[in-house]
Amino acid sequence: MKETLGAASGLVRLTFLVQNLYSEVGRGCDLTVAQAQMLCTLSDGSLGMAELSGSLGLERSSLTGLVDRAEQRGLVVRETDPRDRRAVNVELTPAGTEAVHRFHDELTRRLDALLADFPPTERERFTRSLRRIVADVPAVFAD
Amino acid sequence: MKETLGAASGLVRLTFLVQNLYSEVGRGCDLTVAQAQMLCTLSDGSLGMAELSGSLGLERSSLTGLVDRAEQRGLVVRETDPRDRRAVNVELTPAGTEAVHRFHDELTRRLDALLADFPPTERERFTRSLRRIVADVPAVFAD
DNA sequence: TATTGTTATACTCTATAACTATA
DNA sequence: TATAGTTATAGAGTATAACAATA
Repeated sequence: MKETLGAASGLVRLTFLVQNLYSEVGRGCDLTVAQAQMLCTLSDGSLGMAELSGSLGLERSSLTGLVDRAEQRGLVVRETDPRDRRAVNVELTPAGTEAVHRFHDELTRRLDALLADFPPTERERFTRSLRRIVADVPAVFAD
Repeated sequence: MKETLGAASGLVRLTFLVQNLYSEVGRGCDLTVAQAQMLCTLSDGSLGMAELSGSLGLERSSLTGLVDRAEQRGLVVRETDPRDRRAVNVELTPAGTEAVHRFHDELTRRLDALLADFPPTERERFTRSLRRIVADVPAVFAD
């Protein structure tokens, strides 16, 4: 155990911190972590089951249950594609849209607060480094 | 959707990235995420159930099952405290110690690689900012 | 009475394998 | 045959509430 934290430890602790905020804000919006991630992914428009499972990194069979539960709760709807009757599109309901907006706004507020005490230069540098690291990560959470 | 990523989005995506690495490295060591977190927390020494559940942010009843499964797999053992016969100490077995070392080393390697292309000054600045953000986060992963 | 930990129960999340319907 | 999605099944993880044993 060194006296100062290395980059790897810092990254793990930051992840622990952000995850806790994520699930706490989710709980406040009555959303599980998996539901919040799914709704955020659907924010930019409806997706087929295969696309959605790819974005979320889940098996299609796992997604079936996730969509089932979200549909029962009125957050999303399934719509069959008239051009390919095997395909299903998942899209946000008005209630789902409202929930994801509340979630997004509150989480953004709480995350920005983590950097609130940073001098502007340090905050800008940190954000730029972040962008550089996550350049290739899928957009599970957008501005 | 802005053209450039804000700090909040960057933090969420970084978390997504680190979580994926964490579970991937865990899978390589035959550890679930929850198990890896528990073993890392026990790296510095044995803890009682109450302390351990506090560090991990779990209910004590949830921890019971987590410890049960890890004990069945030979990663930890329960030892009763002779001075307080209600209390149970959880500690790593040799196999648990070996597993957590492999996990820790591999994860550190993979996380450090994320910053490998950074110029030294940027890497040092980023790490310093990280330290500042996570100063109060429990030590679920140490150097 | 307060604290430590477990049990009982229920739900979410996830995966693998087998299946149905459509292309 | 190949693809889109679901069903069946199993196991991990988590919480709440009720409980047992000890302090």
